[in-house]
Amino acid sequence: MATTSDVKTRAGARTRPGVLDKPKRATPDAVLDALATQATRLRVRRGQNVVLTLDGGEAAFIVRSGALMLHVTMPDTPRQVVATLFPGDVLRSSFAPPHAGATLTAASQAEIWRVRWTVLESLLAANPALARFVQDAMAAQMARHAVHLAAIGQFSGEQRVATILVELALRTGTPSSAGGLVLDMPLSRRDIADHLGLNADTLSRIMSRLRAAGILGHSERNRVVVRDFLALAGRSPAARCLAEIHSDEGRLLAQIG
Amino acid sequence: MATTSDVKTRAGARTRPGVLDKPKRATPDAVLDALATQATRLRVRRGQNVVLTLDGGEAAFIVRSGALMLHVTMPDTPRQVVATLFPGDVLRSSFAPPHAGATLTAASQAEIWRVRWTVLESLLAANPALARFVQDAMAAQMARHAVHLAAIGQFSGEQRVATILVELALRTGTPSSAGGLVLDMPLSRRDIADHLGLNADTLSRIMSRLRAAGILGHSERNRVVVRDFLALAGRSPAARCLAEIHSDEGRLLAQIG
DNA sequence: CGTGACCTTGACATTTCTCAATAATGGTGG
DNA sequence: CCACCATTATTGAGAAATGTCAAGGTCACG
Repeated sequence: MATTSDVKTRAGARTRPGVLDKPKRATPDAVLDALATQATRLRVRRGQNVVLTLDGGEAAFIVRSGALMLHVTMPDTPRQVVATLFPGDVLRSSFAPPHAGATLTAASQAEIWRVRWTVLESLLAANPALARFVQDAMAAQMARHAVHLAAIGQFSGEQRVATILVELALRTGTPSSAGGLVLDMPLSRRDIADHLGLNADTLSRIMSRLRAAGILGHSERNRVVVRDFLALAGRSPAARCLAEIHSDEGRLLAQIG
Repeated sequence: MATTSDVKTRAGARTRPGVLDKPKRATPDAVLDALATQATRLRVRRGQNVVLTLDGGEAAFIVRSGALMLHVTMPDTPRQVVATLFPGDVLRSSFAPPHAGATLTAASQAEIWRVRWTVLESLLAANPALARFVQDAMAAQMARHAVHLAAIGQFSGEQRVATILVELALRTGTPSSAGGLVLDMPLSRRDIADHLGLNADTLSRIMSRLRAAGILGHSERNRVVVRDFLALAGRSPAARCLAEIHSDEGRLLAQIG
């Protein structure tokens, strides 16, 4: 699969998909088998915290299923979600800044593999495919970070909300019978607010506004119905960028164009 | 040097310096010699843009001197500085998100080494010290990213400004005769505003306020005088965190406590 | 059923942005 | 060396967005 990636991207019309063809991330399962004997499998439930170190030393975490959030709380300020981690993402203890109240929390039930960093480091030296996997995972995270930062720094509240909904739709949205998309939200309102750098009250107001505009439908707890994905994407300046980033999952993309 | 890091941190009082002892970054010069024959040395002046690709393919950049900014501009929004790169930092083309108007710009005169990514990848496989250098550089950048994100997402304007000034003071501040610190700013007001996710007008107002409060002195263009570093650090919720991150440069630190 | 966590909404306070006018700065060509 | 110009920085007034606080509603769970 990884070896055919070039063919696919070169074959498609080269309408400047971005700076360059993005690295195709290798199939996780095959590559990660190399870790099977070295890693500890952690299973966590929603809300559970994961200690970021291993015997006080540095560890690496590879998300295998579910979703996690890394958040940071500076003194006298609300917490900020600085990264949302999905399967295939790699986290190293030292990604968490010091004196910043960093916490790794499961946003849903999740499985994580944990390895001592020094162990992973030597595996990387011996296993080029694994090294590439980790490098590409970090590159992808850096790119997502950049989008996140641009959204928080420059988008209005509504644009931010539209952005995260588009992202969730691209990741986990499933078409519903009524023609809309159903998003099972791994994150609570509070979590989303902390991710977007918004107040929870403000977030609630914005979602109500989107509902009043007919873009969102009435949603139960932990679930959002997107009635008009195109309109939603139209309100997120990052829609095209996210579509490109998530093109692996390849759905809904033609619509954003 | 890297091998003695444990000794040093263990010896000091272990007053929870953060999540864990941070990886000591290897001495750049010795390690980077491995790149000398493979890399292209780019010299850029302030304001100059660096193309993020190499013959349309992926490249890696290693900053050797000066400072650069990676910025991103989503449609219909102002640009956002998503990373400030200093000597030792590593950038890969794919860190820039697609469809996001990503640009790499020199903030000051700078020297950058550029290598085709595939070349660096094979060098990393062959040279563990280089691999460690790159991994640690990325980890450090991830941590800085997290701080930056928390600042933009949760800090007030004044806190953000204090934060970047503290950071610059730790990086480049030099004590002046009058007892203050002089910061030679590699960034224009506009750049700083874009870094902080603030309007340039608002930034100007905040700096005037800090000047009126006696924390900053009167500054010429491209220069800021910090008269009361402690008061400044007191206004940044991230001061301790930054002090820890920049402890390599080890100045001013005892003061923050 | 009660309890607590989470969400929604209103009224009001505060911050930040926008727009516009003015001043300072640095470079450039006479 | 100076006058001029383009750029960058400062500041004010008013508009808009967001945050704060408080009240009430909904839901899951014991």
